[in-house]
Amino acid sequence: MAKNIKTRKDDYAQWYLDVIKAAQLADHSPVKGCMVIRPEGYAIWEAIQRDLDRRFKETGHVNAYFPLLIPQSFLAKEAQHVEGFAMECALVTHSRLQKTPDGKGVQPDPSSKLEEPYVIRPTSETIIGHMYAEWIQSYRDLPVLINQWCNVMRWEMRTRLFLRTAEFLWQEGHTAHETADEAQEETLRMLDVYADFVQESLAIPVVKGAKTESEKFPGADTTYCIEALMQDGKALQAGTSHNLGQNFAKAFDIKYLGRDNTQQFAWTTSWGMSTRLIGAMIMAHSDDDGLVVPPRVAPVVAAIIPVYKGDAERATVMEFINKILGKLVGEQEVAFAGARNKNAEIKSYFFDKVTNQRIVVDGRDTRPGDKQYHWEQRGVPIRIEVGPRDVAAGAGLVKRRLDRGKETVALDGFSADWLRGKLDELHKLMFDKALAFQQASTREATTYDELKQILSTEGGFVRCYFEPSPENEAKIKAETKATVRCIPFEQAGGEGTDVYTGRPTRTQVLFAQSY
RNA sequence: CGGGGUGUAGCUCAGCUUGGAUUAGAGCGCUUCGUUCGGGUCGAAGAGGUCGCAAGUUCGAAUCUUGUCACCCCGACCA
Repeated sequence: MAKNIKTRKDDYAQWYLDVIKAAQLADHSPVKGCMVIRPEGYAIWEAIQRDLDRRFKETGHVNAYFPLLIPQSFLAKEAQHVEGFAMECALVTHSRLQKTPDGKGVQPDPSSKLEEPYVIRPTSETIIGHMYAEWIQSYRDLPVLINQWCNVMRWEMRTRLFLRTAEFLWQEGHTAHETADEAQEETLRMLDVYADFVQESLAIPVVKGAKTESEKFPGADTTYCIEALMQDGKALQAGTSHNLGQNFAKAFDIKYLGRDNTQQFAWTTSWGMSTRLIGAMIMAHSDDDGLVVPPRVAPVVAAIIPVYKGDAERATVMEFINKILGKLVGEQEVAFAGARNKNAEIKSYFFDKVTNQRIVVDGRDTRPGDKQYHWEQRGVPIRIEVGPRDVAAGAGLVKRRLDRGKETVALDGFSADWLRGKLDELHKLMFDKALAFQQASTREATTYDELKQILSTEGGFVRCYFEPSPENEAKIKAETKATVRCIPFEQAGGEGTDVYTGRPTRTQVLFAQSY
C-alpha cells in the first residue's frame, strides 16, 4: 500500500492531489491559482497535443497564433460573451515598472498607463473574429479552418490542479463558413474528433450531447459537449464545440460577397480542449496505488527493474536486460542509448521516436521494492522485473500496472510488436473498465424525489425526462448541486413525464454533479 | 465578499493552555560511508529554522497582547 497517497474512499480530493504529487505531474506555484506543469505531466500534454493535432490536420485544419493580449473593447462587442467572461478577466494596464520611493520595491510607472487596457485572453473568439473580418472578403475565402495551441487565463475563485486553474493550456479551433449547414457540420465533426480522441487515446468513455441554454458558451447559438464520469461519481466536461451562428460575425463584421453578389455574414464555430484532460485522465483511471496512465499517451511505456546482489549478479542481470532491450527497441538503439545514458542512473531508450515513448531501465542503487513503487506511482503501464532467477530461466517477469497481473515472458517472446500488443490490450481493458463503471453509474429517474435520492446517495449520471429551462435548472441546482450535463444525442424517443414539472416532454437529459 | 481554520526545517507536525533547562524538537525526505537487495533493509555521521511579518508587555517571548499579511476549508462563480 502506498504510504504517501490517501485512499479514494477516505478523501477523494486529497487522493487526487496525492496522485499528482507522487507522480510529479504538477506543483502549486507562487502565483495564486496557477500550476507548474512538471516534465512528467508536460510529457503527457505533449502526447495529447501530438495526437489531437494529427486529428485536426486530418480534418483539414491548420495552426496559427494570435496575441495573448486583447483590447478591452473587443470583449464588449458580443453582448453575451462579455457577460460570460467579464468576471474572470485579468487586465494589463501598464507597460512599465519603476522603483518605489523607498527604493526597495517596484510599482507601475504611472506615466506608462495604457490608453486602453488589454485583457489577457480568456478565449480568442474576439481577436480572431477581428482578423477574420480582414481576411474574409469573398465566398472563395471560405471556409477558414484555423486552430491555435496556446495558454488562456480565467481568474477563477477556486482552483484545482489541472481541473480548474487560472491559467491553462489548450487548443482553440476557430472556423468560418459560407453556410449555416457547413458550420453545423463542422461543429459536430469536431465533437466527433474530440470524442474519438478521448476514447481512443485516453481510454475514457464519453457521452455526446448538447448543452442547455443556461450551460452553453457565452455567445454561441448551440454548444455541444462530451461529458465523462469520474470515479467519485461526478461528471467532467472534457471538451466543447460551439456553433456560433452569425453572432460573432455580426459583432466583428465578418462579411463576404456571396455567390449571388450580395454581402453575407459568415457562420463561425469554435471548439476547445484543455489541460483539464489530464485531470480527467487521472480521475478516470488512477487507483489507490497512484497514477495509471493510458498506454497511448504514456511517456514511459515500460520500466525494466533489475534485481541483484553484488557486482557479479549485477553484470549478468544487466547483460540479460540488454538482450531484452535489443528485442524491444533494436540493437542500434541499445548502442546509441548506451552513449546517451552514460551517466544516468535511470537509462532511457526510445521505443517509438515518433510518439517519443520510451522504455527505461532503473539502475539506481536502491531496493527493488523502492523501484516498484516508484514506477507504479508514475502509472507506467508495464514493468519488467529481471533477477538472477529470470536470467537462469531465460525470461523476464512482466507486471501490468492496471491490475497487477503477472506473467513470465521468455527472451524470444519480447519484441516491439509484442509490447505494442500488450499496450493495446491494456488500453482496451482500461476503456472497458471505465465504460462498465460509467454504465453502472448511469441511472434513470422518473420522479423528482427519485432524482434527488440518486444524486444524494449514489451520484453518477441520472437520465430522465426534463424540459430544460434556466429557471427550473437553477432551482434543481440549488437543491441538489446537480446540473444538466447535456441533452444526449442518444434519446430514448417517445414521450415521458418531466421529472420537475410533471408535464409531458420528449426531451431526455443527463443530470449530474460536476467539476 | 460572508462563515470557519492554520502559519515552527524541503514535507507532515509536536511544543504554546501555565513565558525560563529548548543551546528550538520529532518523523519522513536530502548528503556521505558502510550494509542490504525478488514489493518501501539497517546503522553511523551530516546539511537544513532569525518559530509568517511588525509593534508591544517582560529581566526573559515560538509561548502573552495588538496589528498586519499569507494560505487552506465551506458557500456564491466556472474550460
